[in-house]
Amino acid sequence: MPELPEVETVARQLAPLLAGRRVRALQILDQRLAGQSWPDLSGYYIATVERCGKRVAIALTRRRNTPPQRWLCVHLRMTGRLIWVAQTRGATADERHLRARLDLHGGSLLFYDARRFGTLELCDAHPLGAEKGQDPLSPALTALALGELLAGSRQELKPWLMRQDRLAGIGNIYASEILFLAGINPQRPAGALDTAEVAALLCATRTVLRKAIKHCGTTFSDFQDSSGEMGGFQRFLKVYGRAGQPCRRCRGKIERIMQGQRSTFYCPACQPLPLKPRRGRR
DNA sequence: ACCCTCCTGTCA
DNA sequence: TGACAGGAGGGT
Repeated sequence: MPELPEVETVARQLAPLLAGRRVRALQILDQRLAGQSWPDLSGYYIATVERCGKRVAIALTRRRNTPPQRWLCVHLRMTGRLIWVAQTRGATADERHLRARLDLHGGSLLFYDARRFGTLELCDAHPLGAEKGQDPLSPALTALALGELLAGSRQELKPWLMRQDRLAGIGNIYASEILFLAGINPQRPAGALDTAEVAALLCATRTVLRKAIKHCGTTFSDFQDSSGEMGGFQRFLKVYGRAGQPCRRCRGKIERIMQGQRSTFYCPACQPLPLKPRRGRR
């Protein structure tokens, strides 16, 4: 379930629950995660919980009110979930996909992951420094800066938007939604947008992501104590998952195509290809 | 620019 | 049974 808005939601909700608590132990239950050597984290305090691209970064400090020295970084990939359970009630309901657990004083953070694509890593520096792509919500990303990132790329725009080394955080759902709002065809070459289109793309990106964050993302189960709850953005989806259904704007038919082995949803009428190939060089 | 792969689950 | 799933890294 993880794209930027979902991860942001997880981080925001976990932060007040975890901050200030002290680590009892980190238990790695899945061999796939045990690859790296895991030092003993007991005694560390949790300083903050932040989102970094699509990662949740849990900042750890040896002593309260001192800068963090280590960061436990979780990437949820397709099916990862972080679930907070207060106290250590007896047996947890579903142990089936439990891959790791961070036991704290007062509760446990459980990492579930059915497909086991998710990752856990311990960093010795703030993970923001290792993040190659820019945060789409950062004020540093101006239309000019976005234009420079796009310039020269012949990659199709929708797969380009999902490149984490350019913009960090956009995934398959929001890439389609953003392009619909911007009125830009997903198959346009990324480097061929004119300045007005770049501005529209940036505006749509911010609008969609902010609104999704406001509604706690699209579909996912709550991590308070595993009461399954849908992210509120589900009902605002304009194109994703709506192939064959009428466009909410023009009543035309939403199409589904494959780009780089991933589904793309769009409205051919609202997101037309330009008649003439654009001036865009290169 | 394409392909496959990592894994498991769900749905037509 | 096969297609597909919110991700990403590898290879050619």
